[in-house]
Amino acid sequence: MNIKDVSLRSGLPAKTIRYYEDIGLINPLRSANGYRSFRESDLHKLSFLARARSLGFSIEDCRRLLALYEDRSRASADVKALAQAQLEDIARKISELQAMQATLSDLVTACSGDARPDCPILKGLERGTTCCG
Amino acid sequence: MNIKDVSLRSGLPAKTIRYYEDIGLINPLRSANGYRSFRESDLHKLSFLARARSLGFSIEDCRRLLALYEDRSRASADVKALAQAQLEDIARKISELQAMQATLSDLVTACSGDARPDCPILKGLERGTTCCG
DNA sequence: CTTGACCTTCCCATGAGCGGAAGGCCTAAA
DNA sequence: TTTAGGCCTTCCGCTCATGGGAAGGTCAAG
Repeated sequence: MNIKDVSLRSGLPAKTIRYYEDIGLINPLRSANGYRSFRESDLHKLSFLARARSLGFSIEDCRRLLALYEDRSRASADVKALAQAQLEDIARKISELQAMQATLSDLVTACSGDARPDCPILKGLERGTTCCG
Repeated sequence: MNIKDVSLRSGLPAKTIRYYEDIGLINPLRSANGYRSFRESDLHKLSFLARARSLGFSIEDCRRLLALYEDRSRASADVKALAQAQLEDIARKISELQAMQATLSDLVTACSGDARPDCPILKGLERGTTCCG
């Protein structure tokens, strides 16, 4: 398979696939003409990567997950630990965003949103307090 | 005021303050020795920026907000529109994260997390489907 | 033989800064 | 007076995960 094929089948842009090779996540063969020649196993890895990235795992997380994916004797607990850390990360991000949402939503509600210059949003932004403490 | 003072009072690192000058968000005076000399109005703007950034506004959003902040005749509706766009952005990010959370949480629940190699998380990641469609 | 779709590498850009080097300035203490 | 140290300046490179585009090689079809 050439890069366009794996791009279409994995859903990852060709640029991204080349980048993943650069940083050592995959290691496709090369044809005589210098083109990358992807095996089914490369495609599997790329699909795996696309999915893990879409779930918010960082590239370094993905590197670890791939290592576990390839290690047929690893304990499922190892994988679970990574996934749980990722879940905690997601939960933390959600609460941060919810705190922003609450603050900003209060400001928007307080603003009449008409043609007059008086604006509680700017007044609220003027105050030195932050949403996170 | 020198940069350290405004840094302490605004809560922004000195590096960030210099960066904000670079990109034209603030425009402090200079002393004879070349040091930046901040007025109270600069400090106000920096505090405003710190607060807006902590609420997730991008630098370009902040540029627009600052322009509105400085324009004493602007309509509050202009500010409200920006803030509402930001709220929508936050809401979108929250739902994306919640979708990730749901998918990953299912996978984690399905995984025994013991010493055996069988792992539903990796199997779930292997599948080509993504969390967002 | 040419066209057009591929492929390659290389370099530059993003956002929003951080880290550090090299060097100037200022104040206080020895 | 010198020295120490703390502050300030600019400049350069780094981050992360790509994206854009140039310059050039390859391949299949018409």
